[in-house]
Amino acid sequence: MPTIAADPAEAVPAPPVAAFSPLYQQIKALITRSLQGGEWRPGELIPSEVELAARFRVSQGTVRKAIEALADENLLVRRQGKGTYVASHAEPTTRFRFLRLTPDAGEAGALERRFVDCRRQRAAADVARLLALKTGDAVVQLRRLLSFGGKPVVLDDIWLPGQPFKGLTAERLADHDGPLYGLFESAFGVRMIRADEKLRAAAADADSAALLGVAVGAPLLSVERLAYTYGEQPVELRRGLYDTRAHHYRNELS
Amino acid sequence: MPTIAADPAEAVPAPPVAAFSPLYQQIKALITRSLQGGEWRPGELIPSEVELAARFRVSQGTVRKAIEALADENLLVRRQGKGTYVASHAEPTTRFRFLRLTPDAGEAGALERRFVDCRRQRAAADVARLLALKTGDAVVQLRRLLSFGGKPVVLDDIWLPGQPFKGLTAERLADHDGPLYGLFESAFGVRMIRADEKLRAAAADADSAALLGVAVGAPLLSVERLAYTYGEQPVELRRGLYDTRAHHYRNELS
DNA sequence: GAGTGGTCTAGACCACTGA
DNA sequence: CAGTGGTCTAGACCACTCG
Repeated sequence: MPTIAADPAEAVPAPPVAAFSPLYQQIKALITRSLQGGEWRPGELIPSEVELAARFRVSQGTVRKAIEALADENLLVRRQGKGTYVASHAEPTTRFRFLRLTPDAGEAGALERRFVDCRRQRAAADVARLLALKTGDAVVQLRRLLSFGGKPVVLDDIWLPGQPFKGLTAERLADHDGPLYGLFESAFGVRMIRADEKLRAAAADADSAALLGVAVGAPLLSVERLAYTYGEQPVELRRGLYDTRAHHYRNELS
Repeated sequence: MPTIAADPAEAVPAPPVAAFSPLYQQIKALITRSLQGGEWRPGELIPSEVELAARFRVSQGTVRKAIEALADENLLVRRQGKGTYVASHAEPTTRFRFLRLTPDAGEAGALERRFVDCRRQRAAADVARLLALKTGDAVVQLRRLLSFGGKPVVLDDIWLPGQPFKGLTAERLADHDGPLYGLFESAFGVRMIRADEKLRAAAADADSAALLGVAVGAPLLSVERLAYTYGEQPVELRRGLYDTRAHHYRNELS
């Protein structure tokens, strides 16, 4: 049993059993909190290294290491001579970070997004579990067709938690141009940080076959994505069917 | 027109148009060369930071930055208190770095590798192009079946350039235990650094269906992998068919 | 030219490993 | 305990951007 010191001033400090955390990781956590709290918004410039060093009372090198870690995780973007920016899904450079489908040959034709459906409903058990909700909680479901150069290639079913995406409607989607994640961050303050995907081969059912213009039973690439925002919180479930006759899913192993 | 100095000693030094290369990147290149040349072999300990700093006449911090970059690329592994090791595909921790197939539920059953075929032949045009060879050059072709818990799940066709893999035979493969890339690095001095994969959905043909125990026409995940060694040199082409009825290909987007 | 991030150094101290 | 990598600091200088 631990001894209790009579005088609080003499209390034995808690031994650092496994509680060692480097300064730069603490700074990293503080910066992340400011990002999450909206102190600096996507696309904006954050304070310079020297300013942050003064603010946190640490050396510039420590701030630098924290920022470098966040840049590695694609939360920040550093630009020499200019400053450090909050990453945004609206930027042209980051736009295809999450879309891994590429034409087998040549340039990608113009990308077109068509929303087939948008409805609010109650979460089924599997959807709720993945989104860390309770069965029956409100969710928004979207169905979307992605076309390259006029040809439909991807059919996505998307589920979003009802709460942060309260005002999401078909009009809102139709008005918006550009990547969905850009809309999510600008209109709903939800920033997608990372995602896990599970890929399988599947046979097209009648519905998917009609929308994608393939034969019933044709092989399709099935992609289930769970996307996370800050703090490993899941905020989007996506089930996609890809027509891979003229496109492929590219991946780099390292 | 540039002026030519009469005295060579007075020659104007070439302006650093775009030729700036940080010291730590030069050190990184030197370390890479030693790795490539076999000065330190996979699994071995490389010299300490202070030793390398003395050897290259730079500060420890510069060496550290070079090593950190190489560790990020999975060429080196740092272990506090012990030292820095050359990464190896034989290590249990790195063994599944390139195999992204995971069972949908539960633990992966025992992995079993069975080689169906191993032959030397002349490269077809497409294989030659991908491996940076000439059509008709010698290649080794392997056909391999991967089973989890006794059930066949992956059928791989593998092409290797004839040159570095001269002594590769069916016996050699049968004798070896563990990942193929472990054999490649220990027996042939070829270390796989990274790989590009292209994923598609395909229908099983008679051959594949029989080997994988699925129906003809069943959807399979098709994975074409091109693996590279040092200097972005392609050294393996792999065409795999995955049965994804009880397994999936996992990927993380970030 | 002023301000930004990028590189390089030198030195101190900390955490971890193994003899 | 000595040796390793890991953290933190302070300061100098370089490369890039923009007004």
